[in-house]
Amino acid sequence: MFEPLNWPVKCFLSPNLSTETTATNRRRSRAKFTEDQLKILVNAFNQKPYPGYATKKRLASEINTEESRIQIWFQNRRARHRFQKRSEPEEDLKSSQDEDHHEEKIRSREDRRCRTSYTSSQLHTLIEAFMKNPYPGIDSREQLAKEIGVPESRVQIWFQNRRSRFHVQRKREPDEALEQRQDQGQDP
DNA sequence: ACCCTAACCTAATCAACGA
DNA sequence: TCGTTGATTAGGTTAGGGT
Repeated sequence: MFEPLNWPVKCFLSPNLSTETTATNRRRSRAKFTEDQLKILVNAFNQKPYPGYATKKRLASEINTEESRIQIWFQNRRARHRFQKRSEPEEDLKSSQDEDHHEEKIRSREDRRCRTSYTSSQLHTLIEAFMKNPYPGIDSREQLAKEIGVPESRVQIWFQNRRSRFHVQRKREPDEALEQRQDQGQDP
């Protein structure tokens, strides 16, 4: 529904995107959790649907996967859960249930992953990659991550934030200065 | 063909950090 | 203290793998 391809400037005017780009835009391969892994995840979810970073790390090592997979799994699981609730909201449970969720949410707020700070050279690399392709696939992200020495999941988040803020910025500025060459002091 | 769900997306918001 | 920006969320879409 959303249009990943109406970016400004020359992002896609770049000539050599064709069959090869599809390869680099590939998604990461789907994880297939075993029953045992799933049992652990579901159990953890029932206890705390909003786990903190420490919990996610612990689960990750417990079922031998990456923390980012745990994060995605919980996101998807919560979404499914909410959807089901909307289907049949009529049950005996009442208002107190909502407050419980709020509390849980607040509690998990306590430990989040500590903010990673990028050096200017790391940012330079990221920005340059962004201008070439704002939607890098798993291969590009991993290569980039290796290059600047940061986990791939952080690269993915960086691109998400960057794209999102690009959209906001464009909304604020109607259509004037569509050639604006993107702040960020870049040197020749 | 269809279903389930991991992967991925945007938009809004929380919050750490530096000027 | 305030703007910038990384991290997390809700909620929706895309696509891989099984039936």
